[in-house]
Amino acid sequence: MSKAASAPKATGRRPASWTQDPEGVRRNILAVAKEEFVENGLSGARVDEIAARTATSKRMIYYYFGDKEGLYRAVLEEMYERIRGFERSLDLASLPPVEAMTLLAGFTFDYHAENPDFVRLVMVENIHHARHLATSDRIASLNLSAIDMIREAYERGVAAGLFRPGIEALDIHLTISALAFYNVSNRASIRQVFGHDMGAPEALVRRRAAAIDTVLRMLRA
Amino acid sequence: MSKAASAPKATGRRPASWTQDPEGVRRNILAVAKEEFVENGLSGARVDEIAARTATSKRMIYYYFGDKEGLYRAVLEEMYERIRGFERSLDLASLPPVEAMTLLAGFTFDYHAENPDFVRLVMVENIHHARHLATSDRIASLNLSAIDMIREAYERGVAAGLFRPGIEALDIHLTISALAFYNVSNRASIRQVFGHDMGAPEALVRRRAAAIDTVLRMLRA
DNA sequence: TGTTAATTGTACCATCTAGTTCATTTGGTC
DNA sequence: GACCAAATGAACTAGATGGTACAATTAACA
Repeated sequence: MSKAASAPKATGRRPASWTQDPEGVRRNILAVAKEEFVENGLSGARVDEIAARTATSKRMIYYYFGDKEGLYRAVLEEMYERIRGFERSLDLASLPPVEAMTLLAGFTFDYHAENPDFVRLVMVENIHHARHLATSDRIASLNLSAIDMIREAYERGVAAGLFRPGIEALDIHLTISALAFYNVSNRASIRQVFGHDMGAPEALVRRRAAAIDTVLRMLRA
Repeated sequence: MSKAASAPKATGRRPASWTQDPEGVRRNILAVAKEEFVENGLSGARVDEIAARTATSKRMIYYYFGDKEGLYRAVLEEMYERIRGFERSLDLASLPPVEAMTLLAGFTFDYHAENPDFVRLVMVENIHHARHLATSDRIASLNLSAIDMIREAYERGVAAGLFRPGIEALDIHLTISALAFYNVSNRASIRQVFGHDMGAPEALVRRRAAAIDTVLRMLRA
């Protein structure tokens, strides 16, 4: 555990002389802050704790992000930009309708299962009535396109006689999201109340299949 | 707004001489605390604020509930006991399978929609990894029976050739809950991201029908 | 009516917490 | 190498916050 004797200090802290690295410091703070906000929520997270786990100091948090809410907002914005990337990576338009919906439901389920941090932060933000989403220009300009992608695939399915008509694209999205989200968001309480671990591999596989199946049954003519 | 001049003080506070009312004080504290925890979460709620909105003093909070977490746990326990009552009020066994499932899905949806406080508190508890559910004897002994009720109705449906076999009762419950829960839990973020108000009456009616329909389609042979 | 345990109010405190002040170092530029 | 804006560190502070000490009042009961 002892560092090299030549190191200025045995602490993890930067020595009295340092190298400027604005982007690195920024990213470092964001990464630690994300973990803290995800784990403790906005009110539960402690700026001092975030600072302590950082390679830099509390001073830098305020230098770059203004205040605690600014830091939180930055974390939120980064997360939503990631989602945007995830959406873009899906190419539903080139797939037949049923395959497109299967892919979308499966990917959405997997994304939530693999990114509980995302789910938790969205929960936190909803507890705060999405006040920070509302005041973020970066997020407002994000233009999440999930609904449009869904509508396109759905309408092709209807035209082909595969899907029944009259469903709103938003309803399809809500159903897919609800099944994917709930599975992660309420994992802890379900484990306590029902003694069932939805995070276990078999449970995930089964639930994933059920979610996809449910979505397809909802759509089928 | 001015009270009668004979009143000891114009404040809402109890005068220097009072009447003992342990149960009343307890309930009063619980009611205010519930609102605060629902609105601000466990870390976000302030004991001073709860005390201020109470007809009694902070002293009483600690007298009856020990500490902040004890108060939170009491609120949580009361809420889960209410759910238990709600479940008991349903009599699925006396209904034909399809009607039973329709009733269950509809009632579950309505319960969530009409009790956003419940939804928010469950979110808060999940953010805390359901640590307080885990340590509550009162909740452990509650024995929520939803799953058994569902299994009974489902098996009758299968026997009658109405439902397809091979579905786990828990999966049915999870699907019903997910659709009902998500609609309330993520209302704020969905409004921000999609500009759609899921709390609006028409949206609720449509979503309710969609949820019931989705559940029935999942079950049908 | 005297005794005592259960309740309640007021004032207080130790600690935590978000945010700041002040001083210093770095690195690009002329 | 002198100058200056950007970047960084260490120590500090005002106010908030969970929790307590102390004292008083009430109500049941012998």
